[in-house]
Amino acid sequence: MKPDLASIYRKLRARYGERNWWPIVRNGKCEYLEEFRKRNRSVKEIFEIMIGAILTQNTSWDNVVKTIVGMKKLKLFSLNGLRNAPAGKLAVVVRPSGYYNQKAKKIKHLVRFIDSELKGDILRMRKMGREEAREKLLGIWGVGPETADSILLYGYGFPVFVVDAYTRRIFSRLGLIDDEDYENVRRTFESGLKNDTDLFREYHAVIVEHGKNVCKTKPLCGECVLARDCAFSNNK
DNA sequence: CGCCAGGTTGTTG
DNA sequence: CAACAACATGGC
Repeated sequence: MKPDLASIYRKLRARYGERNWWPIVRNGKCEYLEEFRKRNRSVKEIFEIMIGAILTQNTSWDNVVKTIVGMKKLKLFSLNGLRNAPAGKLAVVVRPSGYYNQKAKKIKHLVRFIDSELKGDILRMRKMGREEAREKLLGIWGVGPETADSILLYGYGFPVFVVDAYTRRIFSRLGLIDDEDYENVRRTFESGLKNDTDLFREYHAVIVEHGKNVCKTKPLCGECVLARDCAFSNNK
């Protein structure tokens, strides 16, 4: 009997608790605020999620925080600051996040997008439909499906399920997905769950927690709350 | 030292 | 269109 996505979530949620994603960097440290469940993110917060989502591409979050702190220090953490910044100066502060030339360029493209497509108004996307907003983001050079969906879900509050490397690893081990492409996995989750922003946010957050600490490349099946449900754990 | 980390783009058969 | 290379730093 295969476990369903909702029961997997209940177990992860029971184990890891409320995560209150996406983290916001204040005074050099990450904060996870419960209030984001009740209110919309501000322009500044959405901007921070956009930048963070690009910086964290295939990179650990700790390294991203270094860059965000550095950008704030250098007044590079705003549309205005970034517009005028030479790509080289930006690349230096992006360095700890890896792929620094690429990511500096991606950030520049993001800023150009906000200026031209959104007329400088980040909140403009909130008035669009989910699919329209998604297509817009995917049109930016450097923004692929996971980055776009992170921005949509955590920034704008659209109910979109974010699929990342942890999601693939955990759920393929469980035997609930195969080697499918991004859109396919996303559909599996979105059609298998209640269409709810808070649920999608918390679900993705506990997936990351579980993937980082337990269902790692070398999994710690002895510590896994899903072991009884897991094809991988039961076969090894 | 080698492996891995909250991907995306460009190139090639 | 699938497979593969390139992009790169920091932590363990």
